[in-house]
Amino acid sequence: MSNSPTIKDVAAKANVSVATVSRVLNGLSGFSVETEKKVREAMASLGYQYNAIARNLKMKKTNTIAVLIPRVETTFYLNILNGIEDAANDQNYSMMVCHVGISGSRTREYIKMLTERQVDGIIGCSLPPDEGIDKLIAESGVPCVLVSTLSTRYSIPYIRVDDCEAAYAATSYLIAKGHKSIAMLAGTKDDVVAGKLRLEGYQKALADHRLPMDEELIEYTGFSYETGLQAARKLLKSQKKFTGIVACCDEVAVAAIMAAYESGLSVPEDFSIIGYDNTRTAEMAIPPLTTVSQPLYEMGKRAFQMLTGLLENGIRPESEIMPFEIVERKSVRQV
Amino acid sequence: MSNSPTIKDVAAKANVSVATVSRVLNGLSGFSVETEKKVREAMASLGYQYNAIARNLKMKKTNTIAVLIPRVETTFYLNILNGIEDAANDQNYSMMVCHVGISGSRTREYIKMLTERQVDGIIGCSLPPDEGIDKLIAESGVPCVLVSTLSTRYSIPYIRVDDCEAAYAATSYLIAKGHKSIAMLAGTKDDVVAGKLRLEGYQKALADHRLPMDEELIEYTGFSYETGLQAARKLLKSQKKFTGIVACCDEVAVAAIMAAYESGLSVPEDFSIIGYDNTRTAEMAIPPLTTVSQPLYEMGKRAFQMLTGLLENGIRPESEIMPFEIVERKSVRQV
DNA sequence: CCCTGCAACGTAATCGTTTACTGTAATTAA
DNA sequence: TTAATTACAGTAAACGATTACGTTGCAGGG
Repeated sequence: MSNSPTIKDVAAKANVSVATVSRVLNGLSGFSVETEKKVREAMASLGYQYNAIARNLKMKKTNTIAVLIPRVETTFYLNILNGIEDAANDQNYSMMVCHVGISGSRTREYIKMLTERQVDGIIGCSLPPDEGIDKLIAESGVPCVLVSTLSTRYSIPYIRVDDCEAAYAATSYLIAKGHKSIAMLAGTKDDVVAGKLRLEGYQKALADHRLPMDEELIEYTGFSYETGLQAARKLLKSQKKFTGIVACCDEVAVAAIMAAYESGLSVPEDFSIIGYDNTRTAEMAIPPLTTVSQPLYEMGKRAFQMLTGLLENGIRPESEIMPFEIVERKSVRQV
Repeated sequence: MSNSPTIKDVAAKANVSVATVSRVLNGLSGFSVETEKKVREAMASLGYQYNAIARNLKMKKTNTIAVLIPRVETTFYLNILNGIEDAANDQNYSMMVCHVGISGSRTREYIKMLTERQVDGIIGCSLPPDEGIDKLIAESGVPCVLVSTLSTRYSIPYIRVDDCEAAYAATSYLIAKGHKSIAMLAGTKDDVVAGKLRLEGYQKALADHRLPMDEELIEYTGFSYETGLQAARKLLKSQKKFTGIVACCDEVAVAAIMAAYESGLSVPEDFSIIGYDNTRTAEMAIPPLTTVSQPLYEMGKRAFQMLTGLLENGIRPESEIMPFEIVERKSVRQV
């Protein structure tokens, strides 16, 4: 099997130099129409395939970015990925998806691999807080922007919604619907944004509306369906009274609905619940889930733009706070 | 900002040749322990970073594969991706995820980009049948294996379950539960495997059990929740009587449950339903969905192994049929 | 008629690796 | 003692592009 032809072969066949071939290939100036025709014919007749690796080496640029996500099981990242990919495609970038694991365990080796492969930039999605992933990224020197999270120690630009405010709004929504005893399925204590901030918003809303706060109505669930289900079962088995639940994410909210189903309760008749994220999971739940909507697709798109702004124009991106909204469906009732 | 150091710099600092540096870098033989120490110290003190692009160029191998998926919105691909990624990681491959669109519209440009970027291989997941994507792949010459689909015109190796048999089993399961009038939410007519074969399985099961087949109980739904919902509503609004539904995938099954919910019906009291795929969607549905389970994670893993077997040892992979099983949950009742 | 300027190319260095050849000294076998 | 082998290491040519710089020829101005 013969090797695939290079610009050298094309040049030979067309009786021009490699420089000229390169020039027509890249749409530069410096050749006549006849020359272009010759070159294009030579390319066609040889079945020439462009080799981007050689270009990458010479140009020290790969037009590739990596997206780091902790989990692939959840639909949460899909919209973000979608947004990133659409934007990347527009600008001729490729996207590598790196599943770094919920504990960030694979991150170290991934970052190493990515720097070796000379990716131009990294987008980190809601990275787990524990392992100092931000440190690894910062030290690698690869340009990065964060989505739906932030770094407390390093000034990596981020894009996210104000989680505290959003959780405040979600809680206030329940209160406005007449709920006075509201539980929270909180994520994890150590997750700075999705855990801590959302919990704070919940607590602040209760305080501002002069509702009592009961520590036993707060259950730490993680952000997955499985862990959420455990916690929700526990909450329901405790004899605590409540009429509303604020969940840290849609999956956990659905887990709570499932726990209700298991014990013969139903939503919103027996209790109301509001989710967070507005993923497809929320839409497909029964009953359809009222939830806080994050503009995930837009956030992904914007993150990519911030990154390329940095890469190609050297603009140090400003972090951005995106708007959220509450989408009303069927999981909350007026009491 | 100084350029990052290369093996040349390392060689200079350690007073050896680049060949030697390369040798210690790759763990080959041909150097003494003292030399190795010198080299490693030089690398450390310079903060040397390996450049994989240069290697890729020289070796004509990128250790990168691309995974083509039609949609990113669904959870169906997540398990497959997970399997592929785990296997890839083990063997030091990177994975690029390419969202080619449900109509395969972006495939042409993607294939071009991928060949330019010299990916070593492609894994195609349940590619849409219409656009001759298999043709594009075959013509590109990039080694490929297919997951959960097949190519009728080109002999691209595939790995999938026997969709006809699985749909037959699903339908038979309903029949065994006493259902005599069974509808099907079929995918699309032109999808060779997930559409046509599953429909055939359904029809064959009815025939073998001497149940009448009613064309009006077959509704073509596509494979998404949204299109499934439309079709399910239509089926429920028609005055056709049935007690069971075979769905072409979990998302469509959940859509049917939603349609039931909308019209005040409930599952499995008013009708039973069995899904297909056993994605997380099935597990999280209310009621939890009885469904045909495909070993998606394993299939992804296996697909990668087949691909590398081809790439690294030149073994032309044999297509494989994977086993399925029916996982019983709560969406089917005995009549 | 000479000089300038520009369009249209070609030459060759370069990007950072790998590795086929060599070369040398030390070790081993005979 | 000598020839053969081995361990250790260096030289330089690839890999397939890009591009700075140089060259040529010709049009037009003076």
